[in-house]
Amino acid sequence: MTNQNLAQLLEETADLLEIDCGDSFRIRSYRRAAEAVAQSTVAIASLVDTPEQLLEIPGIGKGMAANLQAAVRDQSIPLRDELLARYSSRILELLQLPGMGPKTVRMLWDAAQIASIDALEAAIQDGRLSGLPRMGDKQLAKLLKGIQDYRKSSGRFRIDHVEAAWQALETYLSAFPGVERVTAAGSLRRGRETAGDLDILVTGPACEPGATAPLVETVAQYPGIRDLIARGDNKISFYLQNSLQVDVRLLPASSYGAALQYFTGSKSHNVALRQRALRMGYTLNEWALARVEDGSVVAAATEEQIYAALGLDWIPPELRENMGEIEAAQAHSLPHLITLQHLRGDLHMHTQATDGHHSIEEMSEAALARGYGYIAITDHSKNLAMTNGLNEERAVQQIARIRAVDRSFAGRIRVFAGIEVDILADGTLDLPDAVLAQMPIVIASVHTGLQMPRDAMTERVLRAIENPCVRILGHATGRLLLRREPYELDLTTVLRRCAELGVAIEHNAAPERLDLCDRDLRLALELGCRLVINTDAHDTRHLDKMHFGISQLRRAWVEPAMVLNTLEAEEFLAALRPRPATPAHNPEEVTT
DNA sequence: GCCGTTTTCGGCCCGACTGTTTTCAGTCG
Repeated sequence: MTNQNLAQLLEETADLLEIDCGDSFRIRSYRRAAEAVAQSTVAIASLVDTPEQLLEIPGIGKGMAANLQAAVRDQSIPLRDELLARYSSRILELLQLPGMGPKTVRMLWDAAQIASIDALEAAIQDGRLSGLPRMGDKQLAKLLKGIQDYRKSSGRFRIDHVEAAWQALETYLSAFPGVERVTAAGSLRRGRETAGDLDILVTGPACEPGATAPLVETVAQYPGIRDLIARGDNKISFYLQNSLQVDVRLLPASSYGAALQYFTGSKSHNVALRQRALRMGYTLNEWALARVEDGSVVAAATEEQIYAALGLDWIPPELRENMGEIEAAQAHSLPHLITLQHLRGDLHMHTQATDGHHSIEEMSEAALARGYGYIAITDHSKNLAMTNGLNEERAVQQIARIRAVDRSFAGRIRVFAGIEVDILADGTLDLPDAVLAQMPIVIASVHTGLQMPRDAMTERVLRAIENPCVRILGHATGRLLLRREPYELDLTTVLRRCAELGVAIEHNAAPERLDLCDRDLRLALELGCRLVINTDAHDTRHLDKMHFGISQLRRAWVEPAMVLNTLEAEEFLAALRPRPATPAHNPEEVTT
């Protein structure tokens, strides 16, 4: 049982307690414990036999320790089971709908015994909910739309969750004698935001025809398997505990390239490639590129050989969408895509001053260890009260602390003062310009009122970016992936104005916050926007999420020159929108 | 349910926004 699984059980217990109208402080303590478990760097499951170690974790007391022991032993928590039995095993799915919180779930249960999304949909269509409190036409329409959106996104998994499953399986498979290479194919290799399943290719002596039985048996014994779907000589499929389907394929080294190409996809890329092969007198499948007339193999061992035999440069997996990459590969004009190594700074992170988990020093050290030349500390502003957002006074104190840390690193890494300032409903910011003007990195983001009509939201953001203190627009599209309530605005108008003003567009790299899809990124570049890519890290480990965002940029054909934080510190600052003149001009302070 | 103590109870982040509430409850971050 992983920390993530344990944290989820605690979260679900908290959700159920909330539906059950339990004590709010008890609920909060379950959420705190879930957070502590998720944050822990040691495997909690390995500590359950030594409760004194569990009790050392802040937020874990006697009761939670017992819960964790039960969870590891029985895969559940007694209180959770009890509440699920009292209501319905599916009642928690209702909380996934936008605008649906515990109070409403409870009201629906009391009024009509509704305890699943299907039941809710039926009840709305029957008109059984009319007349219930807070269930007007608008609310019902919103719920129906939410149900549609939920059905669309369910069945797909966020890419970081898939990657976590992949890393565990890679470790497991690589340890088997006779396994030489373990590679992820499919959506994970192409850097998509989500994946429907996980494709894994394995090659080495243990995968040669006739020799696969011991390895197949070992795969079938993988501890994370919930249900085995199929088990053959060179393919084994199963569901993990979280219902993610995994396909493991064992391949002879001679076919590895062909299989990797085939299982990486995308479907439309492969169709186009096979058509091209046919025109050249070849046939392409998961075993080899071969001549049609006699079946003789032209290329199979590596992807490079296959693409070369088709008269193409090797195409990076992220580009394989049949969106012009085949033509570009033929003309030797594929883009030189951005990589993680091009990045010199990460400009959006939170600390203990608001809702982050580490100090300014710890975030700086972590960034230094990852090879960055500069970062910005950008905690929340006061409007995000729940995060203990900074008011005027605390913001000014925070600037002083950041500058002190910057000096203490003596140039090994630059630490810029910044803030993620909230855009209010009327487009003003929740901190005065006098404070904002003291910080080189001001990211303006919308956090509240996400249901605002499209025109009003557009006006709101347009007004915010007119403020000369704003140098970066954060969460620019509100297309928060697989999240509830994406907000809508006229993105073209906003991006065009950002380009005119020199306001950079932030691409948020964290998979749970991916703001810009491929199309949005291409639009931003077409309109002449400058991009920055940030992790929005709330702890040091979040800094490692950068590669997810880099994949997004690569999928949009982004080259390093299009992204401002590939520049060195001084050039980066100079490339941002010019800062408003500050009365007390101190050259040293202006850049720190 | 956790925590800390000026220890064994009393405190435990809060403000903006929405819809339908005719004065505010529920959701969200």
